[in-house]
Amino acid sequence: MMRSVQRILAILESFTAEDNCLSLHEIAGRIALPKSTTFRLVQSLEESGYLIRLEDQRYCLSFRITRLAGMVRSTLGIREIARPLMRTLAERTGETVSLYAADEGMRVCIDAVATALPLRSVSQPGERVSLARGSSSKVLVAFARDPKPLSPIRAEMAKLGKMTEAQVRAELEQIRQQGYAVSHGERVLGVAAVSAPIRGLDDEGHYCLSVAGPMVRMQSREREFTRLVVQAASEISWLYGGNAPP
Amino acid sequence: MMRSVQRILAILESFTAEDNCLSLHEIAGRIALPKSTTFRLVQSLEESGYLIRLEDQRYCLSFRITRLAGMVRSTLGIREIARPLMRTLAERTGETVSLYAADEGMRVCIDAVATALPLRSVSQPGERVSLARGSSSKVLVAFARDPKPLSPIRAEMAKLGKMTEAQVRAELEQIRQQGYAVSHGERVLGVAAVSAPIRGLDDEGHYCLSVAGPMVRMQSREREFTRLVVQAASEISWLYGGNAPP
DNA sequence: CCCATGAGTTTCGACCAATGAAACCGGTGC
DNA sequence: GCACCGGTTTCATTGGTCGAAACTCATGGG
Repeated sequence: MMRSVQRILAILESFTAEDNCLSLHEIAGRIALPKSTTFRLVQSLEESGYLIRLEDQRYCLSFRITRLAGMVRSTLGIREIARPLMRTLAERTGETVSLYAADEGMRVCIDAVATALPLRSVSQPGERVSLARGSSSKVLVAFARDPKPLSPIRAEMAKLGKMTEAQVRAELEQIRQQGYAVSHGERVLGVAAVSAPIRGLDDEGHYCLSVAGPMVRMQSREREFTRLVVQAASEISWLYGGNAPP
Repeated sequence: MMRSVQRILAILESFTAEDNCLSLHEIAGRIALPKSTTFRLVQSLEESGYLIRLEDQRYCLSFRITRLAGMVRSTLGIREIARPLMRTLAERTGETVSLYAADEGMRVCIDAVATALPLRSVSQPGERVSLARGSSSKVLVAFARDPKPLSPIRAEMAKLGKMTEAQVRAELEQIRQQGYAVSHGERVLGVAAVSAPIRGLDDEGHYCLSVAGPMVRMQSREREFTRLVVQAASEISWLYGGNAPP
C-alpha cells in the first residue's frame, strides 16, 4: 500500500454524512498528520476539484466525486462487491473473513481474506464443508429461501448437537431474529466464529459473511466482532441490490 | 499540485461511462506512465477498496466511490460548484474564465479564474459592468427569467450597436436558440469572448459562464472554446440543480 | 492598545518513498 | 518449441515529499 494513496483516501474518507465540512485542522487531526503535510494534500485535492473550500475556509467534498460514482460498473458479482468490505473487516478484526454460500446441501467458500497471524482459521475459496456445523452453516440454513429440502440437514444438526429437532428449529428461529449466529469450536476444535447473512438479489441464492479465529482471541471481542460482521454484511447486502437502506 | 494526487485522481478519472473496466495496460496508457508505476498505484487503490479486479484481471471502480458520493454536501453555492469546472476550463483554454450574474441592470462578476499569460483579459470578482455590451451581457439578457424590466437595456444595446430594437431582439432570439453568445471587441477593445448560460434553481437568478481573451489568440479556436464553454456551463447547471441530464 | 492565541500558509534542508528500466513469470497462439 | 504479451517483481537511484519551524493574519481579551 503506497503511503500517498493511503493518505489521500484517508482525507476523502474523513468526511462523513454528519461532518461534511471540515477545517484543515480537523482533517489533519483525523488523519493524524502534521498540518503542513495535510495542507499540501488538501490543496492539491482542491486544485483538482475534488474538494472545495467554502467561504469560512472549511472544505467539503465536491460534486466531482458524484461524477466518478456514475462510472461505477453496475453489474458486479457478489465476490467483487464483498471483497473490499471483507478486507477492511479482516483488518479491523485481525481474523480470517470468509464468504460462504449454500450449494447442494454443502457450504461452499466463495472467497476468503486471511490475516498474517501465525495462528489463524484457514479457509480457501472453493472449499466445501458440511452445512450442519458452524455459525455460517446455521446462518445459511436459518435464512434459506426454501427451507424444505434442508430437513435432513436439520436432522444432522440435531444428532451432532445432541438436541431434539425442536431445539434446532428454536435455535434457527433465534438466529433469524437476532440476525447473526455464533459458534465455539463447533466445526473446528478451538475455532470460534461469528456469521451474518447477506441478502442477495431475488433469484440468486443468499450468502453468509463470517469472521473466524482461535477462541483465545475471539472470546474477549465477540460483541465487537458481531457488530462489525452484521454491519459489513448489511452493507454488502445493500450494495448487492438488497432493499435494506444503508 | 502534488504529483501523487494528480496521478491517483488521473487513474480514477480514466474510467468513463463507456469504459468502466480497464486493464492495467489501458490505465497505464491513459495516464501515460510506465506500467510498473501504474501497477503500484492501482494495486494500492485496490487494496483500499476503491478499485476491484474482475476475474479477467481488469479493474473497475467499486461502490466505495458511491459511499463517498453520499457524503457530498447537498447545499452549495453556485460559486463553490462552478469553481472546479472553471478551473479546468481555464486550463484547457488558457484564457480567463468568468462567472457573471445580472443584478439591478448591471452585470456583476461572481468569480473569475485567470491564467498566467502576460496578455489576458482581466476580471475581478465583484466587478460591475454594463449589461448592454459583451457576450456575457447578451446571454444574461437573452436568458433573463423576466425580460420586461430589461427593455431599457435592449434600447441601449441598439444604440451602442447601431441597430434597430428589432434587430437586437432577433440577435437575442438567435442566442437563445444556439445556447451561447460570442463577441469581438464589443466591450473591451481587442478582447473576444464566448459565453453560455447557467440555469440556476428556480427561485434564484441565473448565471453566465464566459471565456475571454485577446482576439489574436481567440479567433482561431472560437469553435473549440464555444463547445467547451457550453459543455462546462451545462455541467454546472446540472450540478446546481438544473434538470438537464448530464 | 498590545499581546496572546489559533487558524492557515510558506520555507527549506534532509530523507526515504516512489520511480521506472529491466528482468521475470506464466499463459496463449502460431 | 518459441515468440509474444500481459502482469508482477526487483533494485539502485533520486527528486518529490516531509514536517519542524517560521511567518502571516485575523480575532479577542486583558
